[in-house]
Amino acid sequence: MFALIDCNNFYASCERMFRPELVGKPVVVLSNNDGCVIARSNEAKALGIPMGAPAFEYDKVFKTNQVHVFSANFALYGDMSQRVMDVLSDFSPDMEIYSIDEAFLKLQGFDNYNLQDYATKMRQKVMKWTGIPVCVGLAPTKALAKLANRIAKKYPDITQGVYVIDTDEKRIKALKWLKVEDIWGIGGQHAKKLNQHNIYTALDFVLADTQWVKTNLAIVGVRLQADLQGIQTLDLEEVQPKKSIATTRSFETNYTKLEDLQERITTFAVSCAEKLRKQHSCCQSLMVFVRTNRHLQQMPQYSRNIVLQLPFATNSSIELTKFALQALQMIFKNGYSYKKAGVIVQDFTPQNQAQMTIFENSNPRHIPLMQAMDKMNTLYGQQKVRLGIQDTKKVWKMKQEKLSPRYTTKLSDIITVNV
DNA sequence: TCTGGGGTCCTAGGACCC
DNA sequence: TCTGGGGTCCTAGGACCC
Repeated sequence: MFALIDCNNFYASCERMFRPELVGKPVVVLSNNDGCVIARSNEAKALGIPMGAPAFEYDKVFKTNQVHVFSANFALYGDMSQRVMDVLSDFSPDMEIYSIDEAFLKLQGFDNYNLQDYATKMRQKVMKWTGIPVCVGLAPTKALAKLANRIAKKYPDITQGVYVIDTDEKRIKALKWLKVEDIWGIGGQHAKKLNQHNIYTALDFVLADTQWVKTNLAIVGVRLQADLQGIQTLDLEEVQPKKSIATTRSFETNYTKLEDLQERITTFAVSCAEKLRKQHSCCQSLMVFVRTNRHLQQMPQYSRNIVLQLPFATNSSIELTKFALQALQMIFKNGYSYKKAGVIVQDFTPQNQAQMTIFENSNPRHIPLMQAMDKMNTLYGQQKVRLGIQDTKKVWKMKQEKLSPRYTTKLSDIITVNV
């Protein structure tokens, strides 16, 4: 059996954990730049605030309903996530952390356990040790565990946050209940196609002709179909080093000058380089993109990216910056208001197996230099040591008007208890 | 005025090889 | 009218996830 544990309204729950007076009140969390709604408490959902809603369009709704609005505080969410995962890891030796707020547990050799009770214990322990509410779905396959979790979330009063699919009868009933667009792995495009073929529920999907599914949804669809029949095709996945690393941002204001973008692109390249070094990889290609605000169609639009194949593999901030700025130079055009840009690195090789090339190589002296920079930045705070081209005085800031303290990761932000 | 960020996998088709 | 057969590798784009 697989268990899927999913935190309820995770970011909103993290904020509420340290503001208990907000329990039972509508809470939303906004994306970077306070742009879109990316998490909602149940009360906020009930007000009809959709996922991804632009915040400015809902200002009125927030005000009239006294919705508590937070800027995204990823330092807090990341740390809380780790605490939840630590608790869960006690419940099975086989665990896959699927996302910041979800984990699969494989329960092999648990035949003599009452899984309903076991899952209830998970919930209680996570709640007691971290303060985060979770729901648990149990089933013979991952796709069905996802479905079971959905039922647990949807009917908290009946399920008490735990639902087990362990008989064919329950499986059929669940499949009949689930809309095809809500199947894990079926998105909007596929759902549309399936609807046109008179497939509306997960049960319809399971019963659909496999050849047809293969033609229209490819092999992924076929696997999913089997998994939903209770035939295990998806297994826990090992943690893999990343295959691409991105740093991209929307800007609070528009940039028109090359120099402004150069500073941003440098910072993005440095950030990619730091992430690369963290996983001990070097990259051999790098992409830079810039774009104008696509929401303002009345403005002249421009969007371009360029991929550079690097002459050697590197994770040096200095070298990656040099290449990223070359790339920017090639795609930058005067006369546009830029709203978003980013750097994405790809084609990784392990750091310790860098291939020497005949003509040009990564500067070996950068290795100790980068180690020293990383060390200092860890010790004294991010970005304390920067490249000269990076912004030294004004320190580019994104809009974060409702940022909560970093309760669990910053000494000065720890809450005070008055006895 | 204001509209996020970061990933993965699969496939078709082109370029190339013998 | 007719112009082989069988591969591999790479890339762009589409779809999905949180």
